Amino acid sequence: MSVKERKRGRPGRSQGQLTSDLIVSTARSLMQKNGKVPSIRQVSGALGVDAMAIYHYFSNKSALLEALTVSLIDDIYEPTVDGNWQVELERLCKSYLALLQTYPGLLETLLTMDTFGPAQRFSERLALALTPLRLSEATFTDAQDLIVDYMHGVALAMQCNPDNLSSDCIDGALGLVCKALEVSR
Amino acid sequence: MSVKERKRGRPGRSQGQLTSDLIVSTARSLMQKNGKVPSIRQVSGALGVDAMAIYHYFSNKSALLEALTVSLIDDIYEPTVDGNWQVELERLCKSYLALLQTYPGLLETLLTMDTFGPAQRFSERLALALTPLRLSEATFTDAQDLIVDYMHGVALAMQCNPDNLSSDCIDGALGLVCKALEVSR
DNA sequence: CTTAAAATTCTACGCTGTAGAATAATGGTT
DNA sequence: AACCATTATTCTACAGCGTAGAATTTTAAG
Repeated sequence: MSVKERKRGRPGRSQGQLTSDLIVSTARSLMQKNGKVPSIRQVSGALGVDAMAIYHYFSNKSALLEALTVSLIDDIYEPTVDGNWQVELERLCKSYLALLQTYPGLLETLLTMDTFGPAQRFSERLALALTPLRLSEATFTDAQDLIVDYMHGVALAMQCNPDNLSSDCIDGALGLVCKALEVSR
Repeated sequence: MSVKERKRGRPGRSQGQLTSDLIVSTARSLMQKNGKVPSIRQVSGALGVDAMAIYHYFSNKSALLEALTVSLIDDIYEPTVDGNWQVELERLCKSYLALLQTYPGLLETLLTMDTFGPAQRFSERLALALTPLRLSEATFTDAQDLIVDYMHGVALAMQCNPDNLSSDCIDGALGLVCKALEVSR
């Protein structure tokens, strides 16, 4: 039952090399399984590799988490401009929430990241969902800010209190926002 | 320049005993100074005491953080029912935001705590600010949910991105909510 | 054939929360 | 005054964390 002693140094071309994608996807599944950000040692353990090997591909842990985030962020729902905008908005929001719930730790990385691209992803899709409304520029920005930060607040609450909250808890507040937007239209 | 070796065992009555309040307030000022949750060793260091002494007063770190949270939560603005409700609402929200910004780490503790009291504190004050509107029960709940989670989202964003955001960033979104509430009144 | 680069492991450091044991002073009982 | 349980404290230690730096081995280029 020995744990397969590993040989030092660069491995031969036979035994598959590590890749950053492999590392990211391993980290992703650990994150999903354990409901929290895995340690570097956990990731490397799951890969059957020394912890420091990770650092050949990522300069530090947060670089890995950022890559993870980038790889996931496009999964959120892309609303269509033609449909019922309220339905599309709800779909978008619930999909975002589901993503943030499935991968706890994503939220913090998303907001902390130096590169804003991923954080803006949801804002962009939100803009899409709101275009049918033809809001004034100011109202549009306010609505975007309100919904984005509201969603992050909900996501954080669900993350801190996993048992007590379901993703349907946004229905009421979102409905209120919709009413507001219909009036401001 | 020796670091004053400490004697083991219970100290004599002369040299003032530790208290949980002293520990909490030390933790508080460290949190404020360093902009993050202090380690137990940092707190004990500032108190000139061994780290494990803390555990005589708190069963674990999160118990200390919860006590800290409880001690701070009443600092948020108490809105008056008579005044202009929009002004009162804004004051309340900005005071909450300022608190969460001054003590980063408070937010997570607040949301994670098993005892909901402190987390409801803001909701209660919010209810106060909204009473002049005489909203229907459903609308009231929705508004409360919306504002609470929005505020937490903003607080988180400011915490993750301290340089980029000021507490005035809530003006627009809050204004939108106010418009919505006036209509639903 | 040599050699630089690349990919990996190993060792180690300082940090974290905290369990468990040792120690010393206190306050109450006899 | 002697004893003793209780209380308040320190010490030692452990497992885990991120990661710096060096050693090691293989690959690929000249």
